[in-house]
Amino acid sequence: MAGIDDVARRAGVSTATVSRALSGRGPVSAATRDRVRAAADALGYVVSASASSLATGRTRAVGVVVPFLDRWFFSTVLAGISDGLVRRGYDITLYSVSEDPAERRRVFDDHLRRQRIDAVITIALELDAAESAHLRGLGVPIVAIAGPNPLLTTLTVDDLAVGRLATAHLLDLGHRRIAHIGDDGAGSADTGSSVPALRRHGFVRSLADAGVDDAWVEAADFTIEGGSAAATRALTAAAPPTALFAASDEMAIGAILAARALGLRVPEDVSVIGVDGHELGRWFGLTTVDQFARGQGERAAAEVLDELDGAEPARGRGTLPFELVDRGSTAPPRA
Amino acid sequence: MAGIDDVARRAGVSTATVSRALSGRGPVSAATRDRVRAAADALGYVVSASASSLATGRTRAVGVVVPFLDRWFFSTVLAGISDGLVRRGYDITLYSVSEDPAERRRVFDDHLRRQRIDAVITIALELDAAESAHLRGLGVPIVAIAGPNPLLTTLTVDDLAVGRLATAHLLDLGHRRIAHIGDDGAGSADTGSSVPALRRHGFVRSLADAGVDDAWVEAADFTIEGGSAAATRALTAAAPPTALFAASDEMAIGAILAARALGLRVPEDVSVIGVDGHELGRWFGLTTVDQFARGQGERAAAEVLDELDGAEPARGRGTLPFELVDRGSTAPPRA
DNA sequence: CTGTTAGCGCGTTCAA
DNA sequence: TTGAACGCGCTAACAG
Repeated sequence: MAGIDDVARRAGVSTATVSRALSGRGPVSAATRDRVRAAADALGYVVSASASSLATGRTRAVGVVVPFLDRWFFSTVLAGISDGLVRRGYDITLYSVSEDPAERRRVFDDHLRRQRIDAVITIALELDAAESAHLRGLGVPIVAIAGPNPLLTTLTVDDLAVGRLATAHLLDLGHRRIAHIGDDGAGSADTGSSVPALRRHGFVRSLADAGVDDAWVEAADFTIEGGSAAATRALTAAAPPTALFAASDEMAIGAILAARALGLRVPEDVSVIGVDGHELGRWFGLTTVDQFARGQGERAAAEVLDELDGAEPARGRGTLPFELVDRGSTAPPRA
Repeated sequence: MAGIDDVARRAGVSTATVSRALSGRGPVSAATRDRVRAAADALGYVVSASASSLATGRTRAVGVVVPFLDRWFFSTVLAGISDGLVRRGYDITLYSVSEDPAERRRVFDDHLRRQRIDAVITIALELDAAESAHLRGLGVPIVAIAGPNPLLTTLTVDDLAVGRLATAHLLDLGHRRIAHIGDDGAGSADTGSSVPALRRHGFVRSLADAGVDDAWVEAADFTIEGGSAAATRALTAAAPPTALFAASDEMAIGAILAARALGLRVPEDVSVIGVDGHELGRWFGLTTVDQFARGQGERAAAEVLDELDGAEPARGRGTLPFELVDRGSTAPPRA
């Protein structure tokens, strides 16, 4: 593989000039710049990432940390991030962290600290204090998507408001017996500020505001299967709810499938609303609160690039849009 | 950030010994190794990736090249790769390439050549000769999943056999008017050996073997929407098929939804079979040829790690398992 | 088993 | 505007 001195020799200049010509930093006459570029092209020369990083301290790579790769929301946000970063010549280094504490520690203590990345984006990651500290300790820009974290610059939708919006939609239709499918607050590490918890809080408060005391919550794990099971439990109860608010579209779809399996029609017999804007929702006529996942990724990429360009980190929390999309899975309760 | 000499000073040894102790290469007494490790832990020292790479030529990172991030098959395979690689301490650098030639060239000519990765895994990528050459030119192990490519070591299911298996299943049930939803061979760059083309060939040949001449193909783009549209076209034709073989589960699900929308029951009025093993298939009772996507990723990771450990590249093509999973969306045609 | 030394390939001073 | 020379942080070869 051709090195910088091959290019220098071929162009009849010094390596310093090659470096300046190709990076654009420092003065180079147009003529020599062209000659250098031609030589580089002819030789197929590409700057070595490690040598360049070692010399400059910059890597032209951004680390993206995700808890899941194979769930719709995460892969969609990731696609948005990728779009935004690739255009600017950045590579993405992917860190998938599970719940396993040992593996998590490996990622936060080792992998992320190898000085391989110029910035970090996390997606819906619930970090403990030590992990947040480790991230900050990296000394690079950090953007946390969908993880309201007092210790980090975050970019997040107002999930409390999302919970309120979905609940208000059902209340406005006249529903009073509503079950929420999602996080039930029983999780051990729940700080109350996780995305699932906030959606639930929005639900509970909206009900309270409307004078409904009974806030029914069925725990589920954000999969179709979990949503289906939770909905089945609710709908087969003695006094079943007239509406279901699922904290994700995947669970909402599970709920619709469960309702169908029980011989119930949606929305005639039971209304269902979700959150996400999952592409599949369209096929189920699912009413949802869209949070524009791909846009979140693009936005995070833009924010990170800004900070790498020297912009000040957005103070506190960037706020992300959301919107009710009514596709027909909700209707007034039956008389 | 602590450097290697900080550790050396604290442990009372030379930097070379620190390097040896932490990397495990070269002889170090147990006692000093422990002292060095303790010092490194105390200082929170982690080897700088760029410095280490520059010195060794190894990066401990694997590049993964994908055409899509937000489609089930790709994110699932990616999850499998990640699992396999993270366990062994490798990072993943993600390269998402679109159809756009300029962007593709940037990825193949620049990004991949920055000497940032020790190996490459591609997922269902159709590469032209120049791109294949560029990959080979990297001089690193390459494993191509699901892209039968004569120029590369590939790991792929026998998609011709997959097409045959699905078609045979329908033929065995007694179907004779079968439409294939997928690639119609009209694509410009189709070499005839792409995954979609092979599945279609399997379909066509199976029919021919059974003495059925009319091989009906409806083009679709591997999305639910595309599958739905193609199925609608087929099922509203003058003499509609009694069975549909979709080249992916997403299209098969679209076909089921389209059939329902037309008031047709599956499988009573029309049988549907897909390919993939998409998790959603279960909820639609979709009969499919499962290809164990996550396992493909794990297998590719293992193969790459083997080659990095010095094993010979698997000659020719590694073969991946597939299996018919009957969930009830196929049945004999109506009398 | 351990220390010394010379690069790995590039970016960036500082002089010219 | 250009070139020479040093150093980024670590590893590998060689001595001891």
